[in-house]
Order: sequence, then structure tokens, then C-alpha cells
Amino acid sequence: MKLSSRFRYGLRLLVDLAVNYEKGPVLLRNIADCERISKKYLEQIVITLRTAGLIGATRGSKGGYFLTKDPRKIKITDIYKILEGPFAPVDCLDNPKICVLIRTCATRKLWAKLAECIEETFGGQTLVDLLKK
Amino acid sequence: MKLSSRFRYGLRLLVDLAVNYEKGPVLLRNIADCERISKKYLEQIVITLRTAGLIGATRGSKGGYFLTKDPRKIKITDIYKILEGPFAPVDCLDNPKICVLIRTCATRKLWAKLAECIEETFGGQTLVDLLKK
DNA sequence: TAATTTCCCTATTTATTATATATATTACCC
DNA sequence: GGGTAATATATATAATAAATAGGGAAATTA
Repeated sequence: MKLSSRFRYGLRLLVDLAVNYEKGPVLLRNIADCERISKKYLEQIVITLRTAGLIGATRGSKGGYFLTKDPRKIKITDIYKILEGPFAPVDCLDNPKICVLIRTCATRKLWAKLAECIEETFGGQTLVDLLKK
Repeated sequence: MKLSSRFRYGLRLLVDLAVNYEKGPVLLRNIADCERISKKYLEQIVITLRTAGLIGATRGSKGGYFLTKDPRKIKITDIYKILEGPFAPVDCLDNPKICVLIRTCATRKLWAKLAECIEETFGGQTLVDLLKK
């Protein structure tokens, strides 16, 4: 089980924005260089985050991206849901219909437990909690 | 974060073998039909499990696959390592060299915590623990 | 010997991930 | 207003991984 780089990159981007919170918008180019990520890939990720309302943008010179709310109020679990999807490690947990074998499935409970544990690991942590290190 | 179907299928296959433990070898064809999995894909998975020493096989008519040891002694974590790989949700946890940003990485600790939690979820559970349901 | 089944090698399809290209739109500043 | 710098958007391409498929060799049973 690996985290998607979509989520990893997105999270790091948000950390960068958190550092610069209230210091004005941050250039995507800078983040891409700093984090060694393709700027074009970041653009895609940024769209998702903007649609979700986590970040805003201003265009033109002196433009860039910024958090729309206090990083103390942005939970890691929210970011996870947006970029990584549901916590369930298998699709059939949330959509029992897609599996014919639900009744006899010996592993279902284990997957549910796994989903819980992942969510709990993030606990109530927010973006600022990541900065404290 | 999703589990690979490689691991899910492999685990279900092992559960089937556990049910038939000491009742003689099980046909791959039967498992494939039962579990609605491509037999050819199962063949690949089975090779890995056999190489790892978890299962054995006999060819020819009346042949098939079987567990090489008591299902009470086969831990889920072992199967995970064989089919899914390390518990770390990112590669840089086990191989710090592959990432240039280790020193400044704000998320590293979180990933370590996640790896632990995944391992602990499986706890000491074995194949038979899955059957009890 | 014939039937059955694993074993093994290779090819193909499909899906996901990541990067690249090109153009349009917006905002700032002189 | 015009130039420049940045995001916005759509699409194409490349790279990688996941899953399926084919065919035949080797072993086992009867």
C-alpha cells in the first residue's frame, strides 16, 4: 500500500503555503523547483485543491496560490480525502454492491479495521502540526 | 491508499487453502472460478507464494496447491510482506537516499507512524483467525 | 499412453501516473 | 494602453504498473 504522489506532492505544496500564510501568494514555479516536482503535474493537483476550496489563486504578476483559511484549521484527513480518496483500502467497503462475494468474504472486517487505523493515525492533526518539526 | 489486488487475491487464495488444509491439494481452476479471478493472474501470484515457501504444489491429475505449514502459523503480516511489500507507505522511509529533501521533509514522521499502524492492525493475526468469521 | 494439472516464458491489453505542449485569460505596472 | 508574468484549461504523450491471455513443456496419475 503506497500513498499516491498526488497526495504526497499536494501535501507538501500545502505545507509550503502554510509557511507563507499571510505573506502573500506563492509561485507554483518556486514550489516545483523546491520540491523537485513537475510544475505541470502540480497544476493538476492545484486545480483539485482549489475546487475543494482549500486554496485560492490570483493570476498575473505578483500572483500565485495561497491558503483560504488558517492552516490550524486544515486537517490532514481533509487533504487525504480530497487527494487520496476514501480511507477504505478496498472499494468494496464503501460499495458492497461491486463484490459478489460479500457474504462469504473472510477479509472484509480486516479491511474495515485498516481504514479506521489509517484515519486515526492522522488523528486531529492539522497543517501546522506538520510545521512544528 | 489501496491494497493491490495481488495481495487481496493472494490472501483469499490462502484462505481457501487453509479451509482445505490436510484435505489434499486444491485446483487453481476451482479457486479462480470461486473467487472470480483470472486463473492466469493467480498463476503469477502462486509462483510468488511458492517461492516464499508458503505453499507447495503437485502436478498432474489430482494435483493442485496446498499450504506447507499449519494455517495457525501463517501470519497475515508475512503474506503482506510477500505480496504487498514493505509497510512503509512511501519508498523514502526505507531508502532515505532516494529523496533529496529528507532533512526538511515535514511529512516523514507521519509516514513512519502510518507504517506502524498498518502493521499493528494485522497484529499477530494468522490465517485461521480469518476463518473464524 | 492419455489425461490432467502445474510450470514457465512471453505477449497483449488496460489503467494509472506523470510529464509536456500550446493557447487563453487575468492582473499588475510602467 | 501595452508589455509582462502568472494562473487556467484542454489535450496529447510518455512511462510505469496492473491484469489478462496463449502456448507448450514437464510431471503425475491411472
